[in-house]
Amino acid sequence: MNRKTAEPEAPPLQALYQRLLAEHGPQHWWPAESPFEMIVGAYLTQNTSWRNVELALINLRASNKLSIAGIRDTPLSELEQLLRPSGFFRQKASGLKAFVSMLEAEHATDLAMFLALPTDALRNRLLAVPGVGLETADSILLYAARRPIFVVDLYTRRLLQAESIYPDALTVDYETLRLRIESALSLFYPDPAVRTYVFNEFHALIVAEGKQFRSSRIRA
DNA sequence: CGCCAGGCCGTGT
DNA sequence: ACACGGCATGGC
Repeated sequence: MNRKTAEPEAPPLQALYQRLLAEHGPQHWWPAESPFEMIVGAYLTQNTSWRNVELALINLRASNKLSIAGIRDTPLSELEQLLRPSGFFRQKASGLKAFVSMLEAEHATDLAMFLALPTDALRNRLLAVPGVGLETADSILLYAARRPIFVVDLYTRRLLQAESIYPDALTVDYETLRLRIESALSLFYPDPAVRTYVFNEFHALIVAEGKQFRSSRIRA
């Protein structure tokens, strides 16, 4: 009993986080100028490269439509054309309009008030909006509403599988994996505010690592 | 040229 | 509950 009892080894997840942080540095996500832009980005990046998302965001900005009123007042067919570069533009255009309609119906377009709802209620409202699934909802919860919710994406699954941290990471359902990660990290980061910060950086770092891994494989 | 990107949803078993 | 196919553009 004379070794390491007072200072346990860093658990695998925390060790991975530290390693990614050392390798890539702080990411300071989300790359958006406002909560609403963040939400639009979350919709547009569904199964889509960020480069293509930026092309659509540029279109919205150029026509002064990257706002609640802008999305609401633009005819669907016109919005679709602006979103075209981001792919799946019909689903994304109607999804964004549905989100804005929900805001208007329930909160008089007051996004800050919507984002101030209790976490569980907010998550359920988000999931009820067409085009918002588990990952998009959790991205909004973490990056726009600043809640300690861990975002699970395909990069997360591949990395946790490759690192042998969760060998079934590619196949377990979303909620199981999310709750596993959250409870494991909660032990090391009991303060919710700290946890929100760590989840924020961790997800961004995982994406950075995933992109780098992909481009290095293509060159090889 | 083919593959895939920070998923979601409707349908069929 | 889970598997599968469709949705769409742009870069490598």
